[in-house]
Amino acid sequence: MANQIPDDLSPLFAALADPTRRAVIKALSAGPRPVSHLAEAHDMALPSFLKHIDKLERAGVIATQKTGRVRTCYLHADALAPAQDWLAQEAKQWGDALDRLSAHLDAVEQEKKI
Amino acid sequence: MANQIPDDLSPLFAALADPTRRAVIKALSAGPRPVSHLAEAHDMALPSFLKHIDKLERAGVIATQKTGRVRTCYLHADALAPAQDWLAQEAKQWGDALDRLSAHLDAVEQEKKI
DNA sequence: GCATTACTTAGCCATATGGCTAATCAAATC
DNA sequence: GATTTGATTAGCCATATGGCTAAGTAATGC
Repeated sequence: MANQIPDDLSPLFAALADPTRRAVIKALSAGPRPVSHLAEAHDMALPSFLKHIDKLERAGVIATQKTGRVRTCYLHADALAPAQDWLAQEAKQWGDALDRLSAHLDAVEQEKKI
Repeated sequence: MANQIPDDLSPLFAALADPTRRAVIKALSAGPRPVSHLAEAHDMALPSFLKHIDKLERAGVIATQKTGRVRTCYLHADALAPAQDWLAQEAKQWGDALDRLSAHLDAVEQEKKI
């Protein structure tokens, strides 16, 4: 079975690269919230704030649903998984990489002595 | 003791939000490489590529060292840790959040029936 | 039914980003 | 010492980003 999640990590990481958006994610950990409620914590005009919501939604981090005139935001399950997986895979290989770095630096040192 | 790592995640996530830069990170997992060698894999003028290297360096993901006319890039130990930690902490709370989402949706359903 | 509320749309602005070419600099090489 | 090579600097360009105001729409409340 193919991966359900499109492996395009760029929009996901880009969505996380902003303190306002990370704060929204944290806020939504406490449960679904209307846009206006989320916006209260940020000193920013509503249209500006909505751009962040849109970006989070397009990155698949959150989903929203409009009921009446209220748009409610909630977390999209497993949205962070691709980012976590990528980082975990990289981190796993860094140990070896850093060993090779030591070897590299040692080699440089040796060459200086010659 | 205070945290050694500046907790500004934005430049780090921003650095990861580009396929060229993620490819460079992967390439450096195999060990230190000169800029020109890393650049070969990317169909891009060298000055453009160097901007990516600069961004990775300013985000603390890599470090570079110039020897003669060659600039060698290598991974900066534990640079990904803050991003991993943030994601792990969030992911830990999403289970609960999703339970609350179910509750929320059930409540909405109930209201529809009334 | 009129006002208020919660968004939404449209449009503007400054800066950042990701690309380019051309020209320069400095180390290696012939 | 002239040339090549690896990197850098300077400057240009188009588009994206993150902010704003003003005006519009649609649901709710009085």
